[in-house]
Amino acid sequence: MVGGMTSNRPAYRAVADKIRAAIEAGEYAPGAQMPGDMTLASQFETSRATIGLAVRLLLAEGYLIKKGRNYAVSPLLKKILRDANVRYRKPNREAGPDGSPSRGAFASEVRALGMRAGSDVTVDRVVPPANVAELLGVSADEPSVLSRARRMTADDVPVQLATSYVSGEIAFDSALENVDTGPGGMISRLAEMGHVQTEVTEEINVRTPTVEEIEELQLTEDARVYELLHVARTADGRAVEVAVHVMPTHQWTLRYGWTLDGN
Amino acid sequence: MVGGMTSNRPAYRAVADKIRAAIEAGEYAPGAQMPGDMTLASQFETSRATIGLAVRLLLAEGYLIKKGRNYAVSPLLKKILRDANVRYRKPNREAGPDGSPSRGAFASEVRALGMRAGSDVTVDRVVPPANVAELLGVSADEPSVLSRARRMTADDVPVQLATSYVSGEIAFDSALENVDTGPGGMISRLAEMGHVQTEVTEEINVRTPTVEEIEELQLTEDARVYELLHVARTADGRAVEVAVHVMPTHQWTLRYGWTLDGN
DNA sequence: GAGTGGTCTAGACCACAGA
DNA sequence: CTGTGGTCTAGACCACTCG
Repeated sequence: MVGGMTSNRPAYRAVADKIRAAIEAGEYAPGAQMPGDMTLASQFETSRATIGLAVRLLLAEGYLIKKGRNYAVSPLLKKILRDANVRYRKPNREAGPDGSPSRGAFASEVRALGMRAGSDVTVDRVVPPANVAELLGVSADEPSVLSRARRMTADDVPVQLATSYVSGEIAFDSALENVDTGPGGMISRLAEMGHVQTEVTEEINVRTPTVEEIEELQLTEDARVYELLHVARTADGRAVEVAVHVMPTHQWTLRYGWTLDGN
Repeated sequence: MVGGMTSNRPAYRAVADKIRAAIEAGEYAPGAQMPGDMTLASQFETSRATIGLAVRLLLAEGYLIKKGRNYAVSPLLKKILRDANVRYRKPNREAGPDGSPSRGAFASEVRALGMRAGSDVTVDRVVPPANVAELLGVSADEPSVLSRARRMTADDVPVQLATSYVSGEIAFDSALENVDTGPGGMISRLAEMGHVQTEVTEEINVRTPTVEEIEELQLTEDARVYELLHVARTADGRAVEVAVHVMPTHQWTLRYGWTLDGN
């Protein structure tokens, strides 16, 4: 048949459906190499271009990843649960002695899946993004904030980029410039310096990843990421810490919980 | 040139970038018809297939929508803010006299953008989805729950599908079976019946839409939706109401906020 | 250097919407 | 019935990875 289509389900979607089902059924082990394009093309009796489209869908959905010159089944098919309640409200036992969130929180989120958590930190004085500058009330034209950029992995698969920003007035030449912020993390250090966080807001958007994120999180341009804007304020309403978390949507579930006391 | 590529940025992405930029710059008005494929193909000096790929991206991202046999610029380029704090904690003035959430909440979210909110409700006794059945502790094999399915629009653009489930033991032959649940909505009716909600959990995932959602929300298969699972519990920990909200990710921003009192 | 995936063109066909 | 978008094939080229 030259061109044309008879079924209502496009061929490339049908192929994607079959491969997806095979992955979910465990016929391809997580992390395993996939057959080449031409092998698949003959298997599904279609052209290589059609296979390419099907694969593109599966890459975007996170079922497949690129591995060297071929593709492979994603080693992380389960989702990591990020529970804001556990992170920021209940004492988190797995963390430091005083119930530190941030670092210990991610580790236990990943450990809950039986995986190994990893993380890199880069501390630097930077020019803040416009929205961060406005929230913190600092200049967006000069290196006015301290940034702590973390890249987190689960079993060596990158799963999150998180960057915290604190005004230079507070953070420069303080313990926050150390790579290791010690027990309790930034929140405790800020509290010791008189900036006790009392109000937290998180705003969630979903967008396509930037070129940097594609590289650092090993994504495709068709993938989607959560952009989570975390803002912590002191009792007087001033934002003391702003963090931007970027996470592939197919790797994460977000959870929030609260109590209705009276209302 | 027959086939091949020299630049690192694929032609179809470059085309998509230009059209996206033109839309954001307001060169095409929201809701306006787009030129046809072949017009665009000659404008960008490329083939029709390449235009098709570019358009597919923009449809997935929500910049374009299908309109009859052509496509058009989306009439809803701004995002609606869903603030859980306003919905479920602070008294919501725009709603009923008692601070009812649900219905009034959506209306004010949309009104904040200067748009007109609309909504349809379908009440029915149904067989619950497996996860809902488990949460409510009812059978998943028979019509054991009351479902209230709402389809919400902003200026006639569909923006959300929300289905609430309550166990039949509670809801059958009660005021909850009325299309209009009266002042305060379901939450107040449930409270009057002795089921006062005290704990709320919301769990967020992002996925591709189902075929029904594609139709009802006028989406493409490449689009993404939030699936928000809302669970309300009474003081004894029993789930009394479970709601599933499905929203295109490109139309919504989600916000949560809380207080750190002591900890 | 050989092979693989990623993309492009040209041409063709079908479903479906509107006149 | 006509035109438009949506998809498919075949063939071709390039960048990149691996050996």
